[in-house]
Amino acid sequence: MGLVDYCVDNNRFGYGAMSIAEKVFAALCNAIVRGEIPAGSKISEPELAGHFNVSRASLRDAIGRLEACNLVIRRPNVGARVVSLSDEELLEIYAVREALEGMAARQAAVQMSDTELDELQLLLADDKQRHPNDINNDFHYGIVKGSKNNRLKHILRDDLYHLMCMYRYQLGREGGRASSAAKEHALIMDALRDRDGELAELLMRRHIRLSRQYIEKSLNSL
Amino acid sequence: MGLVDYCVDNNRFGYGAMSIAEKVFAALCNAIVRGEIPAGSKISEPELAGHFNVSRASLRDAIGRLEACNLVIRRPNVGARVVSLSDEELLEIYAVREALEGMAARQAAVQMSDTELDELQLLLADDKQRHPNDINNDFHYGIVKGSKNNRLKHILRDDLYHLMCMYRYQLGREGGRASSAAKEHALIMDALRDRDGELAELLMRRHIRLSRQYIEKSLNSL
DNA sequence: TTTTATAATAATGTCGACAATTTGTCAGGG
DNA sequence: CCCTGACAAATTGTCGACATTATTATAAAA
Repeated sequence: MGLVDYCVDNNRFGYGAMSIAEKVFAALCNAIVRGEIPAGSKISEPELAGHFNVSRASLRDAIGRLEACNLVIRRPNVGARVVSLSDEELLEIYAVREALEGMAARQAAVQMSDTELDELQLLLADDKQRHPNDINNDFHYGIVKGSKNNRLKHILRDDLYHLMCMYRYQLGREGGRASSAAKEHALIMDALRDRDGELAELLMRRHIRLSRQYIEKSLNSL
Repeated sequence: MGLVDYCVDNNRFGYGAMSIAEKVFAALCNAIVRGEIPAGSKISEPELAGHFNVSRASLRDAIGRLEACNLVIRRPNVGARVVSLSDEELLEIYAVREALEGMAARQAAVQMSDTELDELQLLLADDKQRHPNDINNDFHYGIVKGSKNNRLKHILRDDLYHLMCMYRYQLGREGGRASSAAKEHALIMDALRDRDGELAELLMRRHIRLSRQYIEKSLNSL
């Protein structure tokens, strides 16, 4: 998949007004999330600049964006490395998500319009998730959007989402939990329909907690 | 206050290993938070590069960091502007803080050592807050650190804290609430001492909610 | 007068080259 | 044999100049 392909695929950006740096960022972001650039590996500026046929300035710009969404860690005068989260750090993210997405669910129950709920339900229908890591096709992100809290949306999307996608790829997408997760999604959907914010939050928190526990179990059995 | 002064003052960075870009970032960050660069104003690369006597490359790097901590918004091919939050967006931040810092308080009640609690108490003592906007001298951030959740710490510090400082400056530091806020802090401190996470969360959430309501009232009376 | 097209201006985006710092290597001494 | 120090190689940081895009000013046409 080439540079441009990913960009049009990911409608976070409009096609026309994308700078080289943004394209490189999108490509690197994709490569890191998919594991093509392994966790912990070094990001060599000269090497990648040559690979993409861009200047180091553009590449450095892209690396800055990667750092902003927590996909790489930069050390001054040393360089950038792809993040490699410890088990504890992964669980920390789940703890944050529980608080944040629980809040989102509560707000969404009040804020979402009926048509928005319909769209969310549709999204739930093909929960096989043909585009598993497309943020626009994601039940959780739909609820976050539905909260109508832009700051919340921003934190989840730009600071946590890519990281989570990355580890979902690495850990094999928690395949064994797909069916139970779908059921939990359905229950949350019902609570939203009933405009029951309290229940929606409770169910969302439990849903994320169960995911975390599943991950925790998987990690322990390695 | 010169470029370097801020850097040693803010021990987020070590003095020696600070690149030019980091220094410019620190200076701009400080200037924006203090309102010396007004909200909504444009960030001119040539102008500021001349002002600081650095190249545009370094300045652009600094702007990228400002964008990462939400102090400026960048539009491709147009430039960066200092953020100017609407009333709603400001309240959104409080909503997020309520969820996040509430969680932090709950965890801190379990995770903090006795000596850490002592330090926090000391910090509470001179709550006149001689360095009101120094993150290291902040009761709230002390609790966030005490939660031992690095992801949480990172989100609060790098994504929200600067924004909040900025608006605390603009809105006059919610002066009328200083004494009641101090009392609420003391109550939270007690709950932490008792290792009562549930109560600590409840009190912290209420504390932030009261701050938000105070701000809300101030905004409505303008 | 208003609108539109065009040209001048100034900004951002990008590039290649140089400077400063870190890392790796190797010789010498303990 | 290990440790220390200096040297060499490679990488990151910084710079000035050029290319591209947006904005403004101008002028022509409706």
